[in-house]
This record gives sequence, C-alpha cells and structure tokens, in this order.
Amino acid sequence: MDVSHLLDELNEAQREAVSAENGHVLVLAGAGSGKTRVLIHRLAWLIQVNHVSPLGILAVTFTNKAAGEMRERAGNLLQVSTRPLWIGTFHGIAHRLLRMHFKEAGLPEAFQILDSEDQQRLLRRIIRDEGMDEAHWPARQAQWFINARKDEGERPEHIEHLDHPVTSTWVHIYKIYQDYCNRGGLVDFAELLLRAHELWLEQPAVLDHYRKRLQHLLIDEFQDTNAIQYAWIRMLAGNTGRVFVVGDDDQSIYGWRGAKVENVQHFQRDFPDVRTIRLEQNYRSTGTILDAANALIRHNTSRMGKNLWTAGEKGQPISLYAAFNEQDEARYVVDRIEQWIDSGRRADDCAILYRTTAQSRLFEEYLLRKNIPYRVYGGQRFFERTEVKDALAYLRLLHNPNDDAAMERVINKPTRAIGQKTVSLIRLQARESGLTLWQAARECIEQGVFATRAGTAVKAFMDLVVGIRERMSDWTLGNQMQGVIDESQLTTHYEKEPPERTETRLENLRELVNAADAFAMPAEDADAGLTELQSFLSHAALEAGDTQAENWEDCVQMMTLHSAKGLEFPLVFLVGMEDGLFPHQRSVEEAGGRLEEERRLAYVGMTRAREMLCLCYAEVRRMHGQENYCRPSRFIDEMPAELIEEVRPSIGASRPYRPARPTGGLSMESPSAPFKLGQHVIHPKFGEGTVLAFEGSGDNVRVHVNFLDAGAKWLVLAYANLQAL
DNA sequence: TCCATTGACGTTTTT
DNA sequence: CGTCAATGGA
Repeated sequence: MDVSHLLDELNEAQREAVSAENGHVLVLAGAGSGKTRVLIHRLAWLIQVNHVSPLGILAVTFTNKAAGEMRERAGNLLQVSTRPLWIGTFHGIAHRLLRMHFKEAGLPEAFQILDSEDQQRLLRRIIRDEGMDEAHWPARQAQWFINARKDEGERPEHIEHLDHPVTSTWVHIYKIYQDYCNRGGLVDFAELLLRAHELWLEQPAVLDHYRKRLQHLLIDEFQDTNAIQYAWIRMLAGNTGRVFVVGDDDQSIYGWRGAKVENVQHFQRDFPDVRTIRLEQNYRSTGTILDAANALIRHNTSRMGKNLWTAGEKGQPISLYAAFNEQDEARYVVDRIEQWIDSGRRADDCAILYRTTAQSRLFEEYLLRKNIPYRVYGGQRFFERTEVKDALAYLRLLHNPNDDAAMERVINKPTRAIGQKTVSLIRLQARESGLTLWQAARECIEQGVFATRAGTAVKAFMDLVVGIRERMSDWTLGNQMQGVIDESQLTTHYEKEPPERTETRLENLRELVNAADAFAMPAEDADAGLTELQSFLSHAALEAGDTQAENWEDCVQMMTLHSAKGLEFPLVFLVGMEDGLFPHQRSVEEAGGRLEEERRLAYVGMTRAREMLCLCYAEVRRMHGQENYCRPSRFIDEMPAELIEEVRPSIGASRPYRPARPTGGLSMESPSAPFKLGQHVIHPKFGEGTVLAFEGSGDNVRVHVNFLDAGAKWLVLAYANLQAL
C-alpha cells in the first residue's frame, strides 16, 4: 500500500514523530506547529503501516470538539470507518467503561452523571441539612475541595490531617456527599475518572482485558492532564502499551483546576525509553509575533525548552496602544476593526482576547454602536439552561427515581403545593433512614407523616412520574421528551415570567424536543449496551452543547484567553494588558508558579495571531466601581522593544491626552505632561484635588481634576494655576 | 407565592 | 459598577 501521503506533507520533525518505531513518544508541539496533524497522521500510520487493528488504539482528548475533529479528520485520511476506533475525551471514555462494567465498578445500571451545577446544589443542600453556616462553608468551596481531592485520586479516608478543623469539616462533607451520590447512583465529573481508575485498580481481570486490547494510546494536550488521568494512562499502558503523547508545557494554562505540567517531565521519568521530539516550526504567525512570544516565554523557568521559528515573513510590528481608559481602549479596538473591514477583510478574522469575562461588555457596546456583528464565546450552553435542565430532570427521574438531584429540582416545579415544609419532611426522613428522597417520600406517605393536603400532593407527583414512565416506556425519545413536558405542566411555570423570557424558554424546550427527536445514539454507546434514553442523558451531561444555535455569519470573535487556546486569527487584539488585570492580581500574590501560568496565558494569546497582533492597556480602569491607575503589564516589558510600535492618538483629535508612562525599553517621546494622572494638586480657589485626565495639546491642554470640596472640574491648564502637592 | 429590594462579591472553565 | 442570589414584605 502506498503510504507516502502520510509523510509527504510533513516536515522532518513531524515525520519522525509520525513514523517513530517502538517505545513511547513525547511530542513537544509548539503553538501552530501542526500538532493535530501529527496526531492524526500517527493514527493513520499505525493502522496502514504498522497494521495495528483500529480496535487496538485509544485516542484521548480533552474536549468533545477535539475528539470530533480527530475522528473526522482520521476518517478522511484513512477512507475507512472510524467506528471501531476509541476516540474520545477522558470523561467520555471513563463513562463508557463504567457503563460496560457498572457491576464491577459498584454502580447501579441506571447511574446518572451529575454536572457541576447539580453537584453544587446537592452540596448546598447537604451543608444546610448539616446545620452549618453557609456563609462560612460555601458550597462552591466544598465543591472545589471535593473535586480537587478526586482529581488527586483521594477518597475521604485517604485524606490526612483530620486534626485540621477546616480540612476535617470538608472531609466530613465529602463523605456525606459521596454517600448521597452512591445511594442515588449519581456520578460527578471527577468521579467518572476516579471510578474508572479504581475499576482497574480493583478488577485486575478488567484491566488485563483492556491492556491486551489497547496497545496504542494517543494522548492530546498532555500538559492538561491531572494526577488521576496520568495515573490512569500509566495503569492502562502497563509494561506493554505504547504511549504517544502530544503537548506543550508552554501552553499549560489549567493548573488552577488540577492540571499538572509536571506530567510532561514525569513522562520521561516514569516511562522507559521515551523519545522526545520537538515541533518548533510554526506555520501560523509572522516572524515578529513569534520572536516576541519566544522572548516572553523565555522568562519562565523550568521549561522543557523550545523556540518557535517560521520560514515565512517578518510581518508588521506588534502595535501597542496605551488607552486613556477602558472606554478609549474599546473605542480604539473597534475603530481598528472597522478599518480592517473597510479595507475588505472579514470581521471573523478579528479576535478580541481578554483575561476576564467581564471585559467583554464594553467591546460589545462599541461594536453594537458601530453595527459590527460579533460573537462572544463562552457563557451558558444549551443543556445547561434552566428550562432544559428542568425538562431533563423529569426524564432522569423516569429513568432513575433515586436521582435526588433531579427530584429536588422538579418536585415543586411547576408549583404543586409541595412547599419547603413538605420537602424538609421528606429530607429528614431520607436522612434518618438512609434513603433517597423518592424512597423517603414513599415511606412518608405510608406512615402518614404528611398533613392530608401535602400527602395528596406528593402522592400525585409520584403518580405522575410513575404514570408517565409506564405509559411512555415504548415511545420514541422525542415523543417521551414532549410527553414529559406536556404532562408535567412545566411550561406553566415559565409563563409567569416576563413574556420575552417565557418565549425563549419555550423555544428552548421545543429545541430540546427536536434534539431528542434527531438524536441518533452513537455507535459506541450502542456497543456499550446503553439504552437510547441513557445515551441521550449522558450526552446532555457530557456534551453540554454549543453556546448558541449556529449563527456563524461573519462576526468579530470575542473570548477569554483561556477559550482561545487552539484557535487562530489573522488579527488579534490582546486587551487589558495591565498589571493587576493581566497578570491577574490574584496570580501575582499567590505563590506556586501562578505568575508563570499567567505568562503562558499571554504566550497562548500572542501565538493565536497570524498576521497582526495588537496589545492594548488602559491607564485608568474602572473596576468594582473604582478608578484604578494602572501600570502596563510586565509582560509588555518582557518583549523586545524593537518589535513593538507604539500607536499614538492622532494629534488634535478630541481624544483624551496621555501623559508619558514608562514602558520599559520603548521609545516613548510623548510630550511631557506637567502632572501625572492621580497626582494630588492644589488650586487657589477649589483647593485640593486629584488629577483625573488630560485633553488636548500645546496651549490647549485641559486638565480634569477631582477636588475634595468642589467636585470634578475641567480646567484649562494654562490658566488654572495648579500646583503639585 | 411572588416580586422587589438589598447585600455580597468580583479570574480563568471543561467535563 | 454590575451581577446574582437571598431575603422579606404584600
């Protein structure tokens, strides 16, 4: 068979990776170096050249999107069905294993996945029931604690320092929470991974089966693996499996949620004879952008080391705009985008990248004002919307009445006279007898615990659920979905909301029915023996869907730096480049390499740009209702000054005038200002005040001063007779 | 049960 | 400043 097409279009390092024989491979793939391509060609190589059965390959990614892309591209390249290949996310694969081996894993067949919102609600419930002060013991923190522990592979009994009161309290909550989950057959995201790991640990026969079968492991985004994922890979590989990992330690930006960059280094230590290959040729950005990015990332210690280069052009210098404030920053960026579009380029070639989600607002305002279409990434996704989750909760309850999270959610939605008091009674009963809410409710009815009216209401609710289940068991998924919505009267609950809101909710419910109708169970779920309903519910939990329905017209792209990873755009704006915002204050203060992670984030952001990179910072930024005077980000100083070109506001424009500000190494020949922003001054008539702003130039410079007594005033500098204090 | 007001909080997010 | 959640009165 002619396999030249697998290597022909690759550079030398890429070929070496794709065709590596024997042993383990670590590919250090710089940004834009063709990482995905290498992974896919490797997959094809194993099958076509090494004649590995597709059944013997496991390819793992972090997101569903990446998994889907890999399957599709592999299919195109191989021209055969990719169905037997195991390609998926860590969570997806763990889920599949648990479905196939639910007994060995100690789970009920009808186990359900708990998403993070469900998890948090359940924890809030538990903390309340324990009679603890929610202000002191926030559910969010409990969630963080539990997930972090699970990510480290720890069960409550493994956690030491029980003498530490805070830790021991969280361990206590962890225990109770886990009991709830076990009783109701609920599995949170971290639990999927932990259980899958424990399955192998405790069931050598199962592990052995997969070790024999899955001889080739391909792992994408290896720098994002956490402790349990790493342990899982090691265990599956055993002494015979061959592991091919691709990653970039310089792009590790998820340390805060448990990812361990160290895994990249540990891989060389823990696996014998690792061949390390660096992909350093970049096919994305201009030389200038790469030089600046390289210079920046060189400030990090403990790197594996890499230097990106390109055979392409130097390109334009990076531009740096020192905005007067965040308004000016947004105005400037939107103006430049407008120019770009006017020059015949596309809006969706432009991306605005920021550190925190809150920063998007102003840009949206200005884009709206100019009528430029935009799209904000992130935000709530389809299967996370309230109404969708409500409807799904009913479906979950049909499938597994012991699902406490679902029960809590819909027992009184729409209101059916089951108030807080009644629900408390059920909870109490559940707690005392170690039952699920559903079981406890039944017991309460039998024992006549409720007042007559409440008892009737609870009974009616349970009859409703049972009734639906019995009547609809052989309906199609779409009809079941519609039936559940109709019979639960869920829509009456939303009709009390403002009409606009109601309409969206109903629309989303219709879309949910459509989704159920159109749902085709993935082959691998069928293989794992799932029912269609099980498959659909897992799909909803594991793949929360897109933020919005496809609205892919030519839009300016806006997103946080984190969500930009893996993407590329001709024109990139990196905004809010101020110390305190980026790098974020919290990261600067905290020890433990947080600053280095911020720097990697900047590196990720810069390397998104293909042609043109534009950095912006504001000298004054309003945050939390306060004006802050900002220093430009230290990251700007870490780039070579000769690659950066200061953009100055055009002279005479009615734009606030900027005083000089040291920007390490940059030639900043701005006209010297008599006062600095934030300087305390005194005026013969108005008294003491603070300089807020300047405007105009030469003799026309006006100054904005906030006086302690007289308030804020604009004064012509030449006449104002201000004195510095 | 519902709306309105008040208060606390403020980094990043996928599964 | 702006958001979201919780509380409390009608």
